[in-house]
Amino acid sequence: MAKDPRQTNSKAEEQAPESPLSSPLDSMLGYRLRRASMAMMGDVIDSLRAIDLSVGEASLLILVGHNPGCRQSDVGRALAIKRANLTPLIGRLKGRRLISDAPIDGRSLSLTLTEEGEALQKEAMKRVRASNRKFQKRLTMEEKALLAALEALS
Amino acid sequence: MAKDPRQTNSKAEEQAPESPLSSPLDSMLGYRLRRASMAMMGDVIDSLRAIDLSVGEASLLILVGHNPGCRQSDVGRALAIKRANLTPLIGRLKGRRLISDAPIDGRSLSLTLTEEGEALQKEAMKRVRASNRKFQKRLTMEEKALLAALEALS
DNA sequence: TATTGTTATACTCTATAACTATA
DNA sequence: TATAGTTATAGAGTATAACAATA
Repeated sequence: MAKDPRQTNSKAEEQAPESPLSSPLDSMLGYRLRRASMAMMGDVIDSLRAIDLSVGEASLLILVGHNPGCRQSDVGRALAIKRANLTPLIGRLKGRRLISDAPIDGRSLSLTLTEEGEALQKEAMKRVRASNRKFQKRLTMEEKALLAALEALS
Repeated sequence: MAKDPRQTNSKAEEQAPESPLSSPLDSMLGYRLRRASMAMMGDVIDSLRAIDLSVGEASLLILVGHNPGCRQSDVGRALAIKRANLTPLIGRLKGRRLISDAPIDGRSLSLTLTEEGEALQKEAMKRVRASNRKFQKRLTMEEKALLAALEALS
């Protein structure tokens, strides 16, 4: 999960270190998907740590940044985060003055980024894009084809 | 995460319910990968619940089933599970008489499935394959091309 | 001195249930 | 009666540190 097998091998074609174990999982779609996802998640987590944001916090910041005044409940649905878990997540961002809320009616809240939140959102987006680019460069196939395939799965 | 949009729409082509929020994340590789992975994981978790196995337990069972007598430490590395977390995982499977261990030398253990473990491993493999097939049918692109792309990412 | 396995522990994510208030 | 937000709590999964025993 953290190794990078891109070193030059002195004894030409030593066939890679490789696991001593054979695994039928390695050729299965769901397993490969999970490993690829974990690899990319690990990288983006690292790159967001420098600005003290979790992936959930960054996602929320980005979504609200692109939809000022949106409903909290819609954010939860869009990110597949349960409302019980959304409250403390938003609470932390409000505590850092990155986000502000206002009542829409007696029960719904609208969310908007503060100026500081907007600045951090842009920085987060920049880092997420940079991380994505790093991995996209490894692809030989067209990115669009891959994205379409992934959308069909979720 | 749990919805299944496979219902027939009465008013033809109502363009889908869709989120009221626009999200730049939706077209990003890492995000699509995570959503696709979560969708497949959710399905396989459901299908393994009936035989009382978590994904981690099933993975371990399958790996040991295909590599009888393998080292515990190698299993951990192959599945990217830390040794501190492997101990209780194996402990549960030993408690259910699905797996047995034997010392290789004074510090390493070899793992092997019991007869009962072998039977459950086959059932688990069957369920994992069935879940995978379900999703593979949604693909228009060649599965091999997708698997190759995913391997390049992890 | 590095590796193996274990224990204890903590942190993050996610899940459920109960509650209030509102549409 | 269904929805929105909150609180409290529990459960996975994963992470680190320390330890004993062994190679």
